[in-house]
Amino acid sequence: MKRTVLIFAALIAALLSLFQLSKYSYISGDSSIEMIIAVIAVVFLLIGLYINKRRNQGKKDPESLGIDHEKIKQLGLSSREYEVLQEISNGLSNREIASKLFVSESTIKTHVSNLLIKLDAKRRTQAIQIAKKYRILPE
Amino acid sequence: MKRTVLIFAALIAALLSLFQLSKYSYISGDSSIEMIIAVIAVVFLLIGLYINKRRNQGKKDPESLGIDHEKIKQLGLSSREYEVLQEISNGLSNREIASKLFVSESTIKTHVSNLLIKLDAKRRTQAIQIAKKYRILPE
DNA sequence: AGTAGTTTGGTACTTTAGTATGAGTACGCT
DNA sequence: AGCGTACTCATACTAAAGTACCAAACTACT
Repeated sequence: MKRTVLIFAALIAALLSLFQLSKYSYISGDSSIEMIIAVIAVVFLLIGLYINKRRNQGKKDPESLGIDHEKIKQLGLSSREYEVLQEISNGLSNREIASKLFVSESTIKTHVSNLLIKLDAKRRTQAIQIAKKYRILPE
Repeated sequence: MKRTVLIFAALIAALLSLFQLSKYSYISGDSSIEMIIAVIAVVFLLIGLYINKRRNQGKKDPESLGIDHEKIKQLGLSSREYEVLQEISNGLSNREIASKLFVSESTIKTHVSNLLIKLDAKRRTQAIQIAKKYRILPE
């Protein structure tokens, strides 16, 4: 909501400065009012576009990146298990995960087994599907 | 692109009518120019907001629902292979896919092998990841 | 009718995944 | 100091996945 306040403040400031500009131009005479109006129109059009762009950027991210950390705790997944889960969904084998995390393949197998129990999955592919259903993995 | 043309036409029309309005107000005298400018600002701000809203409505749907059937053809995936791919991403085992499609497990293995070659994947988990990258599977 | 691709299925094999069990280390908490 | 939890790793095993090769039947195309 801070952003909205700032935007409104900027809008009011812009309006006031444009009033000043219009007065100055009015004193110095003649029919350049069209130009001023055109400039104002363009400026506020751009402001409108900018505001909406900002708003939509804010909308999209929470939907796509929203990972339910609560659910992770609820399922009792440890941080290491969660790391392994992420690598599984990246399509890595146990051996590849082991070398990436600098541990033995046995360790990864242990993590995977515990992972499958906690997610109530029979296979790693099913674990991926369930994890995405729970929104604990990005889609 | 038709939409863009229409919007620009509407914009120009609005500008011209506002010019007329400003001239009329100029003749009838005094310092109500501020009001006109304010109206113009608000109107164009709203126009900017409207344009961007329109644009973003068109953007969201094709991204989430779009499955690239062209890419499937391009990769040379047969319809049966694609069915198997879908079941893999649902977390099913070869045996489960076999009974779901009423064929033998050997057949599924053959399909999976061909699938992996065509997707350039080493494992079924990697195949899922690649398929989603290519947008041939829903996320 | 012949050619090409798809679907189906088999055998035999290698590799990877997953289970079960035990056990040592480390860290924080009370 | 003792307790629980997480992390590590090993062995031994079973199950599933994946490879290689072959082959029959069934489209569809021209």
